[in-house]
Parts: sequence; C-alpha cells; structure tokens
Amino acid sequence: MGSMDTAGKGRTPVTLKDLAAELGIHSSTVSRVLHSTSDVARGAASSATAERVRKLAAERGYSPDPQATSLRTRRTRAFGVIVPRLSDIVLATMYEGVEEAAAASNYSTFVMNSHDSIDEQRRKADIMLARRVDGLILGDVHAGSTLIHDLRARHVPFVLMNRRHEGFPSSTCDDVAGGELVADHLWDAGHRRVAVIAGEPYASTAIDRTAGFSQRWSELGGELRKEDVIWSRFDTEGGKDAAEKIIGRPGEPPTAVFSVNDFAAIGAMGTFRAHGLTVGQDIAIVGFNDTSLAAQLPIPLSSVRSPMLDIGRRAVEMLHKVINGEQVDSVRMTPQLFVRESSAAAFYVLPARSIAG
Amino acid sequence: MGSMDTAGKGRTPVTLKDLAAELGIHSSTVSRVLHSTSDVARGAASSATAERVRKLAAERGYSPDPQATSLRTRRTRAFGVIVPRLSDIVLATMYEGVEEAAAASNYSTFVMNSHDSIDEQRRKADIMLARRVDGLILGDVHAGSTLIHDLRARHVPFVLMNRRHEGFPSSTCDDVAGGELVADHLWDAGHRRVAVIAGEPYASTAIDRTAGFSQRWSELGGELRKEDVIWSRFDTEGGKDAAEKIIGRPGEPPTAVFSVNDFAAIGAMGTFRAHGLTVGQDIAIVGFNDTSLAAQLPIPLSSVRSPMLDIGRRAVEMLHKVINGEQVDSVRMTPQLFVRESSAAAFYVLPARSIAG
DNA sequence: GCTTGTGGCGCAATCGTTTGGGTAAAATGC
DNA sequence: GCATTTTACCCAAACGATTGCGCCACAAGC
Repeated sequence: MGSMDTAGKGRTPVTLKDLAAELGIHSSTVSRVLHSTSDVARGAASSATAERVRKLAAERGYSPDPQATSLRTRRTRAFGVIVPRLSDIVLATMYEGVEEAAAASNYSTFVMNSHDSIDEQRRKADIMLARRVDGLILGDVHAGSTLIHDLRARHVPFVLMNRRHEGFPSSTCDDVAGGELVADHLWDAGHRRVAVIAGEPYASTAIDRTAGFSQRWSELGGELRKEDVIWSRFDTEGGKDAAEKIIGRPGEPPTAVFSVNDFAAIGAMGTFRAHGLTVGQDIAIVGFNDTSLAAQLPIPLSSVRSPMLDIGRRAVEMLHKVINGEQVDSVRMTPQLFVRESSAAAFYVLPARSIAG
Repeated sequence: MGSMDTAGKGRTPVTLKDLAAELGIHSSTVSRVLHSTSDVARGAASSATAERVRKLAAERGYSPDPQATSLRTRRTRAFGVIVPRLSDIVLATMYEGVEEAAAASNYSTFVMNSHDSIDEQRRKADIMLARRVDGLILGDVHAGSTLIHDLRARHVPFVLMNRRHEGFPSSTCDDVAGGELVADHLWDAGHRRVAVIAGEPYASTAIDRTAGFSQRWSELGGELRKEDVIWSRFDTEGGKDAAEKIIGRPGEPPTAVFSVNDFAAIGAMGTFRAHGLTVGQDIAIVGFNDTSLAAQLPIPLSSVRSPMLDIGRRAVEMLHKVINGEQVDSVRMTPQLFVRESSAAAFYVLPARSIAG
C-alpha cells in the first residue's frame, strides 16, 4: 500500500547492485536473501546479514526488474488471455476471475480480443508468444480449431476457458446440464411447442446448451424439429434476428423460447414485444448466464447462472498445473436455473395435467 | 499470419546470435539491419547483406526477445490500464479501443480492475509500475485523487480516460454537453417535473452529466431541487435503488428521469414497471452511453451515445505524446442523443404550447 | 596435527539486445 | 599517387538479475 511513498522519488529504480554496494556485500548475496524463501536463504547469508538486507530493501523500496529476471530465468510471470470480446460481459467477468487469481500468484495478464475470427486468434496468439508469456488462456476456441493443435505441437502451455474442445483441458460451465435444466423447466410449465436460439455453431457453449436441451426434451417426449433451432450471433442483434425468424415462419408460433445467451434473449424479447406478444404471458423465454441484467430487466428474465468468476479462477489454476507438467482434467462447473417472470407462468394446459389459469 | 508455421518447432526461439552465426557476420550487424528502418540501416550493412539478413530472419521466424530489448532500452512497449471493472461494458468498450490503438503501434497492454477502490487503484498502479510499463491509462480517477499527484511527482507518464480531472490530460466524452442534450429533449417534450439518477459523486462523468443537465434545465426555466438528484451506483442495482427513492418520496412523482448510465436506467425501468408505471407512457426515461442494449430493449431506451472506442483510441495517442514529452491537451468528444420509445411521447401538455396527444 | 565439514559469502558467466566506438578496405578527391 | 572520406563491418560493454562453483575461515572429529 505505502510502497509508492518508499519507492524512491528518483526516476531510476534501485537495483540489487545498489543495495549490495550500500551494504558492502556482493549482489549475489542480496539476491539470494531476497529471492529465496527463508529456509533456502539459510546457507546464503547469516541471519544478521539477511536481516540487514531485507531492511534496506524495504527502505529503498526495491523491486526486482522483471525484464532482467525474465531474461535470466526464461519465465515472464505473465499469461496471455484471448477472448472473443471483452465488451461481452460474460467474458469480461471470467477475465475478472482470471486477473484476480493470476494476481494472487503474482502473475500478470495480457488480454486481447479476437472478435471470434480465426485469423485474429492466431495473430493475437503470435503476439502473446512473441511477448514470451508463460502460458495462454483461450476463451474463444472454435469447434474445428487448428490453432490449438499447433500450439500443442509447439509445446506451448495453455488451457481453454468458457468453451471446451475434446482432448484439451478446459474450465467451463456444464452447458449440457444447463440446457437440461431449461428443458425440464419449460416442460413442467406445460410448454410443448418450443424454439431454441442456439448461438454460434462453432462455440461449444452454444452446441452443448442446445444439445442438453434438445436431448432432454426428447427424453421427456417433446418434439424439436431442425427448424426449431435457430443458430445466431450472441448479441442482442442476433437474438432479434433469430426471433424474427421464429415469428415469421409458417405454422403456430412456439409458446416458449430458450436462448443460450442473455443478450440474445433480450434482443428476442424486444422483437416479440414489437409483434404484440407479451413476454411471460403470450410467450415464455429463458436465457443463459444470468447476467446481472437479467433479474433487473423490466420483465425479469429467467436464466441459467454459470459461475463465471470461478471459471476464470479455475482456468488460472489449471494453467499453473500445465506449466508444472502436471496432468490436468477438464472441469465443468454446475449451473443453476433462476426462474423469473419471463417464464414463470404455466402456459399450455394439458388435458392430462389440467393446470388451471 | 503464417508466422506460427515458420516460428520454428523448437522450444528455444532463435536469437540474433543464431542468425549471425549462420550468416557468418556479427550479431550487432544483424541487429542494426533488422532494427532500423531501411534508411537508418544504410551504413550498417551493404544492401546485399541486409537482404540476406532479412531473408534468413523471416525464414527462421526470428522475433526479438522483448525482455532483453527492454532490459537494454529501458522501455517495455507496454502500457498499464486501470479501470473500475471490465464487466462494465462501457469501460470494456473503451479498452477495446485502447487495445486496438496500442497494438497498432506495437504496444501491449496490461489491464486491471480497481473496483473503484482508492486502495486498489494505488495497489494496481504499483503492480504495473513494478512491471516497468512505459505509461498508464487511468479509467477510474476519483474527484479527489491523490494518486495522480503522486504519479506526476514521480514523473510517471499517464493520461486519464473516461473520467477527467482538472489539471491532467484526459480523453473523455463531453459529458456536460451530453447532460444538456437530455435537458433540451425532456423540456421540449413538455416535462417539467424531473429527477436525475446521478451516479457516483466521485466520478466526473456523473458530476458533469448531472451538472450539464441541471444547468441547462435552469436556463430553460425549469426547477431542479436538491432532492431531485439521487446519487447512486452505476449498475442496474443502483438504478433500482434510486428509482425506489424517487417513487417513494412524498409529493407528485416526476414525469421524466435522466439516468447518467444505461444500466442504472434499466434498473430504474424495472422498478417503475413494478410500481405499475409504463415507461414511455407514464414516465419517460433517458440513459447515457447508448450501450448496444439500449436500442434492443423491450422498451427501447433513449440514450446519449458517447464515442467509447474513440475515447480509448485517443487516450493511447495522448499517452504516446506524453511519453515523448509533448504538450497535450485534454479532449472531450461530442455526444449524440438518440430518442427512442422510452421518452418519445410528449407528456405534459403546456397551456402555452397546446401539444395534442 | 591433519582431514573433513560447513557456514558465509564472492566471482563470473549468462540470458539476448543495443549501441558507442573502433578499424580495415574500398572509394573518392585533387 | 597520396590524403581523405565513406562503406561495411566487428568489438565489447552495458542493462539487472540468477546461479553453479569456488574459496576462505573456523569448527569438529579422530
């Protein structure tokens, strides 16, 4: 906290050699004292010397030059993080978890946006590797990615976050389970005609959530045709477009819609309303991620909460292990459904169940 | 793009010395050829040699070790960026502009969240300076900040972004003008009883938007009492709480509300609706920033658009100048009001104007 | 009294670049 | 043909930290 006051007003930071000169000992001794945990420091210097060193270092506000350290040790204590876009609150939140966990272990992070473009992913990865980061966290892996195979071939330590990929360690939400939660909920509420706003087909999040929903829906006895699944972008615009398609097609409109992303859900809500449908009344809708917005919307949005901060924190933990050469398993965190006004009402009265109102 | 293929499968990157050895020349010559722009390179090597060097460097996928370079040159080609939180879409978007502009000039950026805490701001700044960044971009400066004075005393190059502070260069939206736009709009629509959800009192964005609104409102002949201005958090929760206060107090409720932040506006919309008010009908509301959500909400939200990407880009430009010792002036970018359903209707019919419907 | 240990430290190489100062040879000037 | 400049390089010293090795002094063991 107070380190700024003591860091010295001069522009040139104090070095090991400065400390050594002032103490009349060699810089290597200073290094050993400061660098090693106290048990290793034994043998390097007498406890009296060690004390003097530590005292002066604190006084002068010494902090080792990371560039010099990296040059010597070949490790930068920095991770690279690549996400589709930080303006997507989901990724931004995961990144907060990453930053927090990295900082806790004295690592720094570079983060870059790939805009979900294959070329940019590769370019940004190159930039980060040119910076000699110790490892990468990829939050934007595509289903058919070749990049991750290349990285593995080059022995670059990395883990996946947010989206998973068979054969690579990842920290994600259990998206299949999330989809299942929604299927159960909508089925129980009496819905039988549903549609899915499925997201981008190259993202495992979209694929898994949709698959979980559709599989469980079949198990429950429901029918979900190919044309009931609309692949779309993850933002409000994408949800709007998808909703237009759902409304615009021939036949009875669905009574419920599952959107694999809150923002797409919000876009869809706008469209439905524009078509005279009251969300939560004429049509139910459920989102995913339980963004802080969902509960606060004019019509509160039902949503599946994924533990975004934990996903980020866990990714860092895993990357540390990968760097240490340990075997790591992918982790899928359990989601939780929050039912709100947008899908709370029972809709479609079934003869067998005879739900009133 | 293809650099990854050529970067060599080996784990140890190729160095200047490697190239020099293979070419039978000295590494300093290689450095000069590769490092200097072609005009400076003249004098360092014959054009034939230069050609051979460049060709081999490309073949071997040489990329200079940034740590070694930094150690020698004392510059890291990295900026530190501190924001309240990246999960705030406004700051995340500005950061996208920062990253883009920094990358264009071959700089990298570290970004950290301060959660708008004074202690964390200082701590994060310390971490970044320990990393020896070439400069800082602060997106979270508080009105009475002492940190920025300390930084200046230490001759740390930095600029402000998003929020401004007298006496320091900043890249912001012209928030005063933004507030004025809203005042004009609401006055013209016939509103006379209004309230402001003002945001955090330590943020210049909040202060300026509120001041611009309130000043113009007086000029127009309106009355805005102290209790009509509710200071609050910038998120949906904050907007919700503020709206509760507005509704809950004695006397006639306002017919229009200006929220200095879209998310707070969304929270307020929820509250109003919960109290049986139809936004856009019974009560008008205008937000700020024109987040991508605003236009897509079930009831599209009027909002003042601020050029967030440009603010970020410009901050980088300014920081470059500061580092070069040039004099830089603060820049305030012009905002633009987008009127949508949430405030489109004329409300309060004035005798003098006789607005119908 | 001699070896053997060991605590406490110094020496110097090293990481990969950059850069001021050389120095031969070639080119130019007159 | 000789002095001078230019070309095209090389040398070596940094930058700041880490780390294997070595050395000296003192203590302990026998």
